[in-house]
Amino acid sequence: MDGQPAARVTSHDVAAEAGVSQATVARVFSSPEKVALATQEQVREAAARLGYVPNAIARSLKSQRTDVVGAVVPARSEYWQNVLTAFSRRLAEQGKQLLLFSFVDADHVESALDSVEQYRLDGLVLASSTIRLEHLVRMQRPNPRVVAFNQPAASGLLPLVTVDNEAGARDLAEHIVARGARTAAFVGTVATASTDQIRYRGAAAALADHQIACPYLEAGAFNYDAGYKAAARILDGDGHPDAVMGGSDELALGLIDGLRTGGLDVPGDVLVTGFDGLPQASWAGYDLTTLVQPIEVLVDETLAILFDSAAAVANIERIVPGTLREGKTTRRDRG
Amino acid sequence: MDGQPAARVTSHDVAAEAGVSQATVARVFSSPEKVALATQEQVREAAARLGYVPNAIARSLKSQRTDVVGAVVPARSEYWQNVLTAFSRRLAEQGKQLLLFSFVDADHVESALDSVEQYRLDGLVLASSTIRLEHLVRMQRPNPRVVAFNQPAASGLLPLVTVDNEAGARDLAEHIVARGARTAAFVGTVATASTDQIRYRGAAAALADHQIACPYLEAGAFNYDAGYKAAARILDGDGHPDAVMGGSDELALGLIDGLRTGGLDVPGDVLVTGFDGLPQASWAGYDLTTLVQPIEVLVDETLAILFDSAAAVANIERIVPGTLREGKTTRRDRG
DNA sequence: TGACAGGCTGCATACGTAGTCATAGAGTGC
DNA sequence: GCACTCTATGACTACGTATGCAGCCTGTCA
Repeated sequence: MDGQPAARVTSHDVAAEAGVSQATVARVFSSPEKVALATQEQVREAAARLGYVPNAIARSLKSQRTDVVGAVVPARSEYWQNVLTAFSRRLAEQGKQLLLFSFVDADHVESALDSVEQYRLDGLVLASSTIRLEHLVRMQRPNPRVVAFNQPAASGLLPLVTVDNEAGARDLAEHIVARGARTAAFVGTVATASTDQIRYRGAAAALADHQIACPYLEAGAFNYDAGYKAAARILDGDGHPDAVMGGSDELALGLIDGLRTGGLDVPGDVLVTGFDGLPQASWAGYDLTTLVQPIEVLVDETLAILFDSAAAVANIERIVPGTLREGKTTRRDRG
Repeated sequence: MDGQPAARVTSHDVAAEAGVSQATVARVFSSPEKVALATQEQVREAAARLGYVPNAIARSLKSQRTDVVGAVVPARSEYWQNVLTAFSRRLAEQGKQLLLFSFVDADHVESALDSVEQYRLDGLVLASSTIRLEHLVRMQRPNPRVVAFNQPAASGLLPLVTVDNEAGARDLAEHIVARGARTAAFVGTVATASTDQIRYRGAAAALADHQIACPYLEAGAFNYDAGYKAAARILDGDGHPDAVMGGSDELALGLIDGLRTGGLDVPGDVLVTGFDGLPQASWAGYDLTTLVQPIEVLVDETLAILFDSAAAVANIERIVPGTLREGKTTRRDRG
């Protein structure tokens, strides 16, 4: 009736209340099929009366599993926030929890990895294209499993799940060529990011097939502002390319606004593409042509690698194709 | 040299290796001032040799604290994702972790609360304006502490940290009046959300001071799409208001695009305001006038209530003022 | 040299649960 | 009616750490 008891109620207390042993109480909550129905009811009633809640800490210590998955993700990124949400939802459906390690710079990764080990997590999702190789190597271990998410650099070092960055970039490049681009530029986020390198490689290769050169311009960060500023550099040069490919959606949105602020019309003067398929890319003010990552699929694949003991973990690589979404940033209505 | 040992290394193993007792090893890692320097070094070397990592699960079981804080937040919301990032960062600085409970609908909240109890978290941040009162009541307990974040409905039930929604809305309303609005409308997110109600109340009151009526229109959701669709309803009526106040930034951005798609100029024909101060609101394509929430301050206040034992928890309410940020959605350059 | 203080360390135990093993009882077949 | 199987339950212990208590050793002072 009134508030919580001062001390935490344990399975022993419930056992005493129900007139059974602690072991039986434990079984009711972890493997009820082993307990007679009548006894179960008795125990559950006693538990309800005392307000008993099983202690996950003690369970974890005994069972050697925490039902918690860690995720190491960069702090300020639209894309990762979407990924995180997807992970959290799926895990909740399986009765598992998500422990978040958000980091600002690479140094934080180090301490996050320490915590991961201390907390004996059931698995870890390593999500960031800028984690250094030495960190990746350190994470090589069979237990708990570590999966690299959208981080091609981990190839061969860790099990890896990623969208097909190269094919996606190629598709986007072919698309702008089909839309009439004869000159182009690729504005990357951070040159050391492995996703960036692969996307550029795919785009440049496809454009080369059409004898179109594709200079690389580094924005220096992953966010909108970096794109906005990079646009100014494009406008500085004499003449501008027919098309600008952004290394990510967030960057591309900044590019669009930067180019428009500079007096260019998108898509009238310049075509723009992104990469990721963020919700914002679909906003009417932008309607960006982009490569949509199948986040749900990527997340499911990742969790499958983490938990399906069947999966031979060795050097799994799941490369999932994305989908080109055509928006009006590459639609020239002049024909 | 080679991989990890098959079995987990424990403090007992380290003790054997270093030729001391397990107790001494434990002390080296939890209260080193009680151990002679020479012994410490010896133990640390042994630990390093074996690759020992303290087990946080066992420590939590013994010490009755987990150093983990839970956060219950809605899954798909730009605003909450920003808040989450801020929490994660601050906690990491204090050596604590964030356990994420992302929920889609109110039913998920129920199960999240169960998990919170099981995991014996050190604290819980309850962040969502749509958590039902019955859930809030259930969370009333001194230990672990639960703090309601930006959820005015919790007033009197739980310690509460929130931006001053009413004053903020009033400021925005005064602002649009100063910019010449003579008619207005408030487009709310979800009518049952307590933040929504208070923001509307503040706006309506301020407008009433100027003999301006302020009809309430419910968008039905918190996101961009809801705002985009609500714009159509505004356009349907004969004539449109001078100004539209959005219940949140995300909604307001949808409103802007919806209004523009409908042929209106923002701010030429309609002024638009938001609420929250999202990064996207500052994007050049929108440059939305909004009320910026001091997220860092709110987060710090929340953690202070959670952890400063000094704080008398009873019915704390921290109502922090926001800052009006004037963008070009309320700037009429025609004077 | 003896008494005593103080700093280190080891012993033993508790945290709350899960799972192993043993046992009691009920049911089955001959 | 006996041997057997099978189910339900209890006693006990381990998971890995933190900590109170006691004991040891060294150093100091009279």
